[in-house]
Amino acid sequence: MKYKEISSLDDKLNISEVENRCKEYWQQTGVYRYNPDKSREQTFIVDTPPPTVSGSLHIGHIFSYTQTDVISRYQRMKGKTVLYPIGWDDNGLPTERRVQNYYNISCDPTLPYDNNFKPEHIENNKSPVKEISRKNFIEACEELTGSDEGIFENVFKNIGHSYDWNIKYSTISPSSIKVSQESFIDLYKKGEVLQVESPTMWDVTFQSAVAQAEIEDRETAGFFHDIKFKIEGTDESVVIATTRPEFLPACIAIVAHPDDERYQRFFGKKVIIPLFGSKVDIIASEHAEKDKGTGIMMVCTFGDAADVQWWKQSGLPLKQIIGLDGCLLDVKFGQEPFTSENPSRANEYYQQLVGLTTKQAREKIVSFLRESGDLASEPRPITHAVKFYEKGNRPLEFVTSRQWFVKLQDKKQQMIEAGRQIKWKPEHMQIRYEEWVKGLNQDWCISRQRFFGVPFPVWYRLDDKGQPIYDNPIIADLNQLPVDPMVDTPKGFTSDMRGKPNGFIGDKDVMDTWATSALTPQIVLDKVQNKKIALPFDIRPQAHDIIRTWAFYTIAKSLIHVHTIPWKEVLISGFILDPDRKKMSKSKGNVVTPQHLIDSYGADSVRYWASRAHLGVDTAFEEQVMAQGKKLVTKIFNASKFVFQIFERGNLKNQENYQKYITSKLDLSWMNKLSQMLQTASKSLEEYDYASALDVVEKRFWDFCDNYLEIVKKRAYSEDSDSAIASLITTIDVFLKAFAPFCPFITEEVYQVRPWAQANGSIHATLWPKLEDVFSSDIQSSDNLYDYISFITAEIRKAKTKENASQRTGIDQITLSAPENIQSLIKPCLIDIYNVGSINNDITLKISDKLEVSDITLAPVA
RNA sequence: GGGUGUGUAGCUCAGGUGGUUAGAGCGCUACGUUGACAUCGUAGAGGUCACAAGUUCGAGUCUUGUCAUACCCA
Repeated sequence: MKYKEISSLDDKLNISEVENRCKEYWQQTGVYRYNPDKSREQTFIVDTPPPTVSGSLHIGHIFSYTQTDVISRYQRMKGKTVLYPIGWDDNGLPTERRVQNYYNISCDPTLPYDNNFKPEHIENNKSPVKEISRKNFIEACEELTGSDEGIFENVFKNIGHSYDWNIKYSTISPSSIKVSQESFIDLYKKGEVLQVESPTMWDVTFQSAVAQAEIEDRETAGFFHDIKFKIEGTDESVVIATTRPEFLPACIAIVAHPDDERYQRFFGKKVIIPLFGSKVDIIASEHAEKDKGTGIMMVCTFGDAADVQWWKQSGLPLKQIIGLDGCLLDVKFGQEPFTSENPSRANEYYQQLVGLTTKQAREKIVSFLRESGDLASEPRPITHAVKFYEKGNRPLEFVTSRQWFVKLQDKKQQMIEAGRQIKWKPEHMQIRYEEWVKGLNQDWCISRQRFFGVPFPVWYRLDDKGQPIYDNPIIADLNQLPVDPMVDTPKGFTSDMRGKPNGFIGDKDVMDTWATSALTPQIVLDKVQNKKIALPFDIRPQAHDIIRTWAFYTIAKSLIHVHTIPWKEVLISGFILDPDRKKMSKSKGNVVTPQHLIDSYGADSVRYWASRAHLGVDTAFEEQVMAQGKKLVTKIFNASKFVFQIFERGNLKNQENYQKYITSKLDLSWMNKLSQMLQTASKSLEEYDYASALDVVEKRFWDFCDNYLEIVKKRAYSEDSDSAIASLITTIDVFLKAFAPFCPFITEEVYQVRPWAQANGSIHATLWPKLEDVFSSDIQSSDNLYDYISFITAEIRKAKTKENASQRTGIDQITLSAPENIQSLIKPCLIDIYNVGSINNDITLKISDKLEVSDITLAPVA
């Protein structure tokens, strides 16, 4: 495909036209397509974390994903084929919430499918929420995520990311569901996943289990309530301070530290619970904290995580009073386990609590206690850490329910060792990972009580009364996948047996988002179907906030499935912070979106901004840097155009191997600078230190424009121009390639229309420049001649600036002092000094210890 | 309370293995308009490198402590 109709640079740089040409050209020619025929050694594999499409695409995404793109482009220019897929993370609660709000709908799984239902965006949510069937709801989710994906895809194309769009995936597509279900079945067969009825962190709003990784502590205002508990058979009582008095009916024991002298005489006795009259043991335990509250505490099922621990160790009964909706269940005192000395009084109190939220029940119980005189003092306000689901706004409760768990607690050591096998950049991120693994105290709950997600490939038999038999689930066959147990029928059954006695039901839950997105390597392998490649991949780029989720779960799954680490290296990018150095988030409203920045500065400039950041370092958002990038891009264009003009006037047209014409000592010395630059930049890029690479290339480029180009300009227009011209076009070729990973658009534009070489395909399919590209094989230079000439140039400029004279002003007199060896180096290049300084008369040369410029007399201004 | 970072010019950031007057861009000041570039160029001003001890002939760089700040966890 032809890149451009007229093969030359435009008079003025028009960035958006350049971008459109490039996008079209890259798409048509398939430059970024993965080549499955290459060996594993010749393949570079990136495990990109798929962005969540229901979230907002902000400048932070562009920041970190662009850094990955720079690395990938460099690897491609090193001759590798790059397996660089992109995907979208669709499933999970955030999507459901967005869909519910966007269409003002809600899922009622009992409703039948409505053929005629079409989801429509509702601007105001004042109209009543429309209830729709599970299938209609899932279709609505698919529709909205589909259009969200399109928006994301466009932005990524606009910024010039070199994904192979042929292997894009979404975590909720049939093929991803298949991979996730295969993963589940593998875990099941290996005994690594089990279904347990167990206390689980539960979000009462979304009515779903949540995993440890999704929980966050929030400082919340609350009260300490001092409650008197009477010791059975005495007149004494103890005072217990609690933040959750509503759990009084669910109290199963009280505990104090064995060394606590205040309570030692009570161990072995029982207390009577106020209002409800239950008798529970007073237990001594090392785990009680003497300094907390009154040093004696009540254990309830379940007020918090500590209660769960107590309960598991103690073998005491379960008194479940919180329902799935977070409201108090209807339980009766006077029967196990809700024993009472005075059941009718207990029930009189409790019946007033049934159906209340925990917060309402708390207030009510406090007023009961106040009336009954069991409140030792008025509640004391405190702030304390309360657990929330990260996307929820009501405190989590521990509710006993049936969930699937992946066993992780027994793999801590293995996971720590895996973390040590992986190279983390920056290194200290490995410690963060390790600390997280060490602190892990739950298995991974992967069940979610949602609709839009990967279904468990599981059915349950029903007994002759129609009750499910959970102990012996029916697991789908691998060749049935993907499967939806709510629609599909297990082998050996017919569809009419669904829900009937002796028939079956499907598992109605879906998997946790991470259960799927921790499988991106497997999803990619499934997509490309290439036996040459396997885990580990080369790199996993991501931000540090998801070390404990994305990185952690992916490592876990990789270990369980294939007993290896998923990637050789993890590259942790920093965050973009707002100008107040706060993390950007939708809820804070400080999110900066990328498209208008691409529009006003150009994609290359936004990429320049992203590429300047070092791995792992959080950076405040600074738009100025994009303006700086735009200056660089414009300069690349202008300098190239100038060299084009010089070339067109010179004698080197229709020649080849330009390097052999580079004979001037100064030009050779400049080539030496270029080759040093290439060595440094390559070394940095090999280490994924793109920022340092860009820095060295950019500095040398400005040096080229400000100094070298100025010094050789006149010679390039003279009779004896060959060396200068050859040097200039070699320089442009090197810079174009060195900038190509960072600024793919402008470099492509210039590369395609260079008058000294016919482009054969995209610059991004060419090889990174080698030393031979700078020096013809038999010529080398390692002197510092260029530095000396630059120094002299700067001294001459300073002298003119001091006189407030134009740089064009002529010089009548000038003395150059230098040691003999330097002088002999400089002598052949005096012509360049005469040129750059506009020197009219002979330079006076002197021998001295040090290179110096002195006795400058400017020509009188005409 | 635990873990991990960060604190360098007005702002945003660079500163391997400790070594002469600490760097860049933006901003600021003055001047210029030189064969591409005003989306330009040249020159300049600006820093007791958070603070305090210590190691050393020598510390922005190493050690310890203090303070501030960010993220993660409890």
